[in-house]
Amino acid sequence: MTQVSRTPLADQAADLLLTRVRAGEWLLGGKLPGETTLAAQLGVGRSTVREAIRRLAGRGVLDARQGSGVYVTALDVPDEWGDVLRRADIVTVIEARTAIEVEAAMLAAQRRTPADLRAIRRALDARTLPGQSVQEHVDADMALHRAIVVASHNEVLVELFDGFVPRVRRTMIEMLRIRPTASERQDQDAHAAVVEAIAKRMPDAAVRASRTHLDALKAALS
Amino acid sequence: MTQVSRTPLADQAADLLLTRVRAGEWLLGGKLPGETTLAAQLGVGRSTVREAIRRLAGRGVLDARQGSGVYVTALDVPDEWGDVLRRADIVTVIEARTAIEVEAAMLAAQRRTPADLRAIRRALDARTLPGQSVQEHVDADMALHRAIVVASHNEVLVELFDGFVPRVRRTMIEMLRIRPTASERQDQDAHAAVVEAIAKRMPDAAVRASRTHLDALKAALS
DNA sequence: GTTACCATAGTCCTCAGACAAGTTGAGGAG
DNA sequence: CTCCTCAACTTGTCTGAGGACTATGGTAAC
Repeated sequence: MTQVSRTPLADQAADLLLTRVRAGEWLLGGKLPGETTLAAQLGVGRSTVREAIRRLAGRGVLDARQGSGVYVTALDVPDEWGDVLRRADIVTVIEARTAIEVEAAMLAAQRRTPADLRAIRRALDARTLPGQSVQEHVDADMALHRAIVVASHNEVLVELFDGFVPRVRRTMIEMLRIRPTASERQDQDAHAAVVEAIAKRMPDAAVRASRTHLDALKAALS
Repeated sequence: MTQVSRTPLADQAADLLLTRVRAGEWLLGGKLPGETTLAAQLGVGRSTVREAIRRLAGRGVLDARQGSGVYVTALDVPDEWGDVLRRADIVTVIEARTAIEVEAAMLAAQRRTPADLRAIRRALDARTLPGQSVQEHVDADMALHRAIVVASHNEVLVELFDGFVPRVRRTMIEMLRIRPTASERQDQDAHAAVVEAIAKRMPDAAVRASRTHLDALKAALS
């Protein structure tokens, strides 16, 4: 499900350059054509080419030296974790997220401290504050989910979850913009169910509530 | 004093912005001031600010959205994945691995192809070949688990699992050297149960068998 | 009251041109 | 031959101008 995504020219140019670098068009340490030449080749303005180069420079692929040229500093970018997620279908990401969160909910129900529970409850309330923009609502939602993962007291799970946040956040905002929340009330109830199970230290109930909620999300995105 | 300001203004601006982001000047998901405002603050031109933003976008810290603004997508460059796992307690890693594998087993039971099943069965048999060294046995074990994850047909889960392999493999080998497998027969049965559930397309049974097996492993390592 | 539409301001995106600053290599002076 | 100068080329920076998109608020119709 590839949604219409208006990718900026500079980003397209960056992707194009990266593929050419990976294809070995310029050797490691080799020099790219001048900015003006590249601009003509790609059919974009020089500033756009410069931004594309900057983007790749930020990832460690290219290095621009004033007066000299632009050089290739790395042929193969270590499969950046963010890239994998960016390329992946959102449904695939949600499934992986489900794996993390269901386990986290179970552990949270076993290990949560009173302080964890307070933080979770506070995040739950923040989800329904009036006068929120779409973005704020999504951020509040992510904060609640994160609080639950934190309560699992497993740093690896937290790290994994944090890796998902940018990708999921983007998609959620896009989706809610196109099709505003169908049943916010139902959504809040689903979240409350997870929180209650954690509060009452009921791991199985937490697993069920969490999975139900995330399966619904997955269905909405399919 | 500095000899010359060899670093381009755009790179200096990028570093400055990253510092301010890390300092928490803008919250995660927060919006930065407009390009013109930032240019005035930093005392550089607009295009320079744009290049700085591009650079940070390439690193996954910022995200520019046309018509809306520039947003913070990560407070810090994500820690190198391997480092996190190397530092983490092995039990913590096993818990995360449980999250991945239980979900993968469920999906595999739904989606496995005949070819997947053949590969899984082959890996299961390879676990018990006679005359294996400890290392070979562990590798065969990991291969089986990986085949199951692959059968989930979820590339993100596979990527996550592969990230775990080195850390888990090392610990397993150490453990088996110190205290040779107490009940290899029981272990093989546990694996067979998971495989059978996947073969018969029974997701719930796959979940139960997988969790039981991994909980036992966790207990053995605690 | 609710919804749909529209206008508007604010934002990022792209381009073009100009000049500054740095690097390189060729060719001349010694 | 060595060293110096200089011209050509490259990236760095700034400015100005539109274009495209987003978010917000008001207005009218239902």
